[in-house]
Amino acid sequence: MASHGVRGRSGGRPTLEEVAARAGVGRGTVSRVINGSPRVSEATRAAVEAAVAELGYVPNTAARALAANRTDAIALVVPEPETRFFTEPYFSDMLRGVGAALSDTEMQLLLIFAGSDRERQRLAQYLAAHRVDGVLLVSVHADDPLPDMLSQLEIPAVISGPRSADETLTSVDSDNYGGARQAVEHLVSRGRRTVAHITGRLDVYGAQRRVDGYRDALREAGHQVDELLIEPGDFSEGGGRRAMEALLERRPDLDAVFAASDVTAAGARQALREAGRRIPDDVALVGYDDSAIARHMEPPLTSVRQPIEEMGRAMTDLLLREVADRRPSATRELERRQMVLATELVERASS
Amino acid sequence: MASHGVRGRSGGRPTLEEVAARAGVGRGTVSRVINGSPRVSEATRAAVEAAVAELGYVPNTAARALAANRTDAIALVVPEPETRFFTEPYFSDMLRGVGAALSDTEMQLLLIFAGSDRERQRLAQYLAAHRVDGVLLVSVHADDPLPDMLSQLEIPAVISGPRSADETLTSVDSDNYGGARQAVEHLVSRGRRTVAHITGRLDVYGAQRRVDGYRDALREAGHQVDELLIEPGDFSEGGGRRAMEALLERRPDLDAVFAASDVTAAGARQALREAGRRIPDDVALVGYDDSAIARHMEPPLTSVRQPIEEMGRAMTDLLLREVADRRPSATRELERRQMVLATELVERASS
DNA sequence: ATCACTTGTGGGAGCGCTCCCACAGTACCT
DNA sequence: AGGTACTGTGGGAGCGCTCCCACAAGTGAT
Repeated sequence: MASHGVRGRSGGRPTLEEVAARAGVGRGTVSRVINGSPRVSEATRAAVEAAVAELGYVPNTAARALAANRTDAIALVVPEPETRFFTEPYFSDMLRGVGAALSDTEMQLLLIFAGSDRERQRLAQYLAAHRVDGVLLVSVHADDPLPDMLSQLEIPAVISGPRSADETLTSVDSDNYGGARQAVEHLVSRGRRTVAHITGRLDVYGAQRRVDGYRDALREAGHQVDELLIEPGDFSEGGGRRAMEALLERRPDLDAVFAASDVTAAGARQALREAGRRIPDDVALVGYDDSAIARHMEPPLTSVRQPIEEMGRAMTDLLLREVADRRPSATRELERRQMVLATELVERASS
Repeated sequence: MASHGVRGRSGGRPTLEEVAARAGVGRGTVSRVINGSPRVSEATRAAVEAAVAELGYVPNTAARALAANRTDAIALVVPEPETRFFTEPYFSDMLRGVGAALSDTEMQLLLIFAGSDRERQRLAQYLAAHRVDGVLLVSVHADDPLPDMLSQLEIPAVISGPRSADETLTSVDSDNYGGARQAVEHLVSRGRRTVAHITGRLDVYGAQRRVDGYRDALREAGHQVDELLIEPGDFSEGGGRRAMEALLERRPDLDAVFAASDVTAAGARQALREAGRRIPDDVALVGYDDSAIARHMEPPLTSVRQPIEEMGRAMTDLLLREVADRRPSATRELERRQMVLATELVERASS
């Protein structure tokens, strides 16, 4: 009959019930001790903890998940092919931050790639099955259906880089506006008079904010904004190069360029070289991201650093709070949460 | 009372019971359909599938895990700090293979780093809680307690690179012996007469096998093995350099070197350069791993390629089979499984 | 007709927890 | 003295499945 409950069977793990018997208390009390409830007397707690140690008790996650309707796991969803994940330091920095925030938690992190259609299909199933308590969403494109799916399923989610000024999801972002201002103010303070801007893809909210920052910084410095000095790019190297060529043609007198990404700056650099302009003597150049490219460029590129690791940490903290709020312990705080982290200008030889 | 069971409640997911009611069958029958049991009539199956589709039923993983004592998840455990994981293409190749093998499965992959002591602690807890059905173990050091822990917990595991000739765990490895033979045979066929070998760390089983391959290949080519031509290295660049210096001193007449890794070869190359030997004119050089280093070396390095992605796939297939064997469906096959995959010599200018 | 299988099906029991109600005990007011 | 509150505790109910036994119905041999 009870061949399953026999103690000492290899692989037979002790249950709450057994711990309770051993400690001479009830099942509920053991559960309270395990979950750190304060409503347990010191003596009882000690007895239970001893029993737990003696038996080598480890809670059964599945049972807990079933009874409490939670999984104690969150997912980091990367809507990109794996390749990009490994090549771009952005993700590993992010992951480090997430890991740090999770390290003194019971929460488990799942890494989910959703680059291909097939993977997205799987992800949808996965989320529908509520196999995670919450989702961290990085690098989401404007038209991605994922965020809405998450809202629909009522799964707590935090997004890095809001999709618009009125993002409904809790979001964490670096201060694109402020970062752009830092870059431009730096150029102006170095005596540059004619500062151009190569933008990112303007359907990305962060790119728009950088344009805003560029405009305001110039205005406040007493310069007037010349629309001929703003040229759209697309975050790519080719885009940066073409934009630079266009700018040089329209305003050959420019003496500084703020590019919306380091890759864009690399493209701009090529165009400048070909036009015979020296960096920084003739034209100062500032990028964004402070990536490896910036450090290895010739000359090394001044760039705006985003605190990616901290962003990962902040996203995780917010998500954990949101997950906790859904637990049957009430006290919802549910304010709309948008966090913005400061950037830092890393000055190098290009400006 | 039953405020929980009410249909249409936001977030209220349909249960097996509800699907059964809808399809006009019993709970057991729905379960059979969901799990693809063959003992269901075609008509019933269709009815159940329709009900599943209408209700948007998704099985509750936690309930299934509790009842069936399985998790439908496996872990890829990387006993290294995250940094190495991202910088070395070995891991991303491996991950690709694992992902491919898993892609038409219900199994979920968990990526677990166990570089720091803290992370290892967490991992131990994790495994003790049986939160995965099986474990993929890559790049394990000889004295790692992890494999034994897994055996103790009776968790199916597959290891990449057996720890010895009589590895108890199921293992997948590339053919270190054969790869070494390929390298040496290649050098001999190119007319080299005095082929040296810089070994890897000899406490690594694979490194020993490479030495064996080196010896046998020379013997079979009619050369006799001169122990003075074998110098221990440690897979590192510095080790390769020192070994090369030692070899040059002992046998200045050598005209070829087979290094146990590309990194080792890079070290050897430095020593050769400094001794004024030209590659490949004076000394031919062959490495192992076919890493990025090999491609970018000056001159490009001939190297032995291991089918890492395939190894990942094979490991996963074996693990899945092993996991399936433990399910209450009997027919254990439990033979000892050691799989060895062929290597390939990639010829470049260094030989 | 009887027996012996096989096939398909229903539903009870049980997996190991959490939640929550009930209640004993103690403390502090009126 | 009686009330009211809070603290600590035990244990029933139930989470949504899987497993398996029981059994009805069909099939074919005896």
